[in-house]
Amino acid sequence: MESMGNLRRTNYCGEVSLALAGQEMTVCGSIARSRDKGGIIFADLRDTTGILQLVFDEDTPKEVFAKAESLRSEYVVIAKGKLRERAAKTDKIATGDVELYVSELRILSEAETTPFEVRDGINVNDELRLRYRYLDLRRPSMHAPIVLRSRIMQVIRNYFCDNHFTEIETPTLIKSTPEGARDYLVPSRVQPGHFYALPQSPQVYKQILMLSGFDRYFQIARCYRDEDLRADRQPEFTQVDEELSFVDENDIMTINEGLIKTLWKELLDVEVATPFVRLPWNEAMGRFGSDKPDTRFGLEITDVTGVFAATTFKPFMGVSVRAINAKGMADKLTRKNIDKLGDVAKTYGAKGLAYSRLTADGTTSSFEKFLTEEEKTALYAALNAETGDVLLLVSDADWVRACTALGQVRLEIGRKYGLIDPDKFNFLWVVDFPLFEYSETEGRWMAMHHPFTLPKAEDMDKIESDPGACHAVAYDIVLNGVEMGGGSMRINDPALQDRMFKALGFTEERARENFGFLMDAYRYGAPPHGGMAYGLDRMVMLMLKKDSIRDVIAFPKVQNASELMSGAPEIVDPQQLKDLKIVMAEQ
RNA sequence: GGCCCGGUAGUUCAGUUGGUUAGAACGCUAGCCUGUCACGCUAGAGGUCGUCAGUUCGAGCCUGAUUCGGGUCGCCA
Repeated sequence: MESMGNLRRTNYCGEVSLALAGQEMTVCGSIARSRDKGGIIFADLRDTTGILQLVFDEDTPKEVFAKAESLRSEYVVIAKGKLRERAAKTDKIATGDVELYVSELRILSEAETTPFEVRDGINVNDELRLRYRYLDLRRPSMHAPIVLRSRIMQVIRNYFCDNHFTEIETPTLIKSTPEGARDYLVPSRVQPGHFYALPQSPQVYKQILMLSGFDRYFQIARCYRDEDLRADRQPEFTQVDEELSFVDENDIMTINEGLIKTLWKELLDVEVATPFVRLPWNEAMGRFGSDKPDTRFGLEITDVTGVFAATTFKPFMGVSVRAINAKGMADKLTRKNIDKLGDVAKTYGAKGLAYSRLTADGTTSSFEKFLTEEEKTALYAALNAETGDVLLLVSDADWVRACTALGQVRLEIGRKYGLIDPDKFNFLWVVDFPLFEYSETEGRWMAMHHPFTLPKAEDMDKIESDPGACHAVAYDIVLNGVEMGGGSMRINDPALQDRMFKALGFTEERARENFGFLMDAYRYGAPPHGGMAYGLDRMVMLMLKKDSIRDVIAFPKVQNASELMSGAPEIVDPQQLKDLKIVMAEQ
């Protein structure tokens, strides 16, 4: 091992080009690969910006050439030399026109053989990659998203700061609140038996900031939810959080369309057309069977309940019936494939998937034999059914469940049969969400968004009498079938907030206990305000077209919420528990 | 908590009905090679088949449990 001595970097590997040929320069990084041809040695040097080829030959000083022969993958070096045009160019790397003819080389650190090859195009299991995350992150395809994520955050900061927003940090040791996801708890040492929660979002604080006169706030905030993981869900994640005063929902959506436009232009050089489509929740559920519809392909759902108003076919009697016509897909959707779609429907709560395959050889159907001729004709007319089509139907007493199951079938068909154009960015707003949803487990109405969401003006008189029919001034921003963010206008009238808490089944004592400080705050003058929050990890994932959220997080957690490199969470020293007055229950 | 998939050289995988000494590619080590860029050629090293128990004359293969990882439903205001 050597020291850098008086050598210092003058250039980054990925930033040199033919224009700099002839210049003396010093670069540093890791050896990605070396090719020793005997009399000439090539070594690919990798730094955070890219790769540059180093060359050594018979005219290289002898001791430098000897060092070059000893280079192995991942050795860390600093090299000085003259940049020159290559004799043999390549377009495989950005700097393929040039190479550094090295006159001075220092090996700053040697490296053991790595557990997997540090290069793109490898296929290594996730566990190993995460255990050696620092090696994984050296690979250009894993490295680049993390760098781009930093640029995304910078563009976001600039956009908000240019629009009179103030960036404010809110606490991460906070009071646990009952609604919503399970909290991560942090015990207090100085108050035994008392616990902080880690925030699921800065919700309460950002509303308080509006009451503090900051007018417009944003924060790139770490948030925590103690729930099970998914490919697009981590227990610890980052929100781009914002709140604005003296605005309505249209102002907020417009400002955020501007943010999206700026991000996509500056980072992807993509022109995003605004304003985005605004789809009421009822329509999104009815047409796409999802509150985050993927509109990159058709296969929309049709309500055919009316067709079966007088039917004697039991599964369709007195329930909602919804259908998809998979146009011209009879040859692809074989009996076997339809069965698989049926499994998808059942996973999402449907009792089954009724089908008709209209082939040139005749129709095979799971249900048509139970229909009258009139019903069949009416169904075909409603779905514009022709030879070559496949009709897929789900019935359920709950129209939302019928649509949800069919919506998942729709997505499965879209994905499996290549109906989705991966180059599209389809943005839309889903608006007018239900204010409440009924929880079977809790046996009461719950806030669909959160308890501070402003009800739509026309629903004010139904909050107590018909909560299921109330809609909220709430909106989600959806991209390609993924919920990228969401928000709402907030209640700024203390009397209305009291009504909401009552409707949600809070006693006055419990409301005071949980949100007393917030209720008090709204007594001293509250501007109209609202806001939203993005899942930054998802946003980056969508911008880079990655399948997993882990690819855009430097140190992600795995399915059991542990972090494989460090081994967290870990059993702690008994003394630490003693200090906290915590006794473990019998397992 | 439920369901599905996976664990065999350092890595990615193959492994026949349960039968001798478990293979390949890449990587690694050594040698050769002056225009490579997934360099090439030659030789070599490298395995408690995730773990435990069971069935069997005999288990990488069958059974059970367990563990680790992935996907998903529930859950995620």
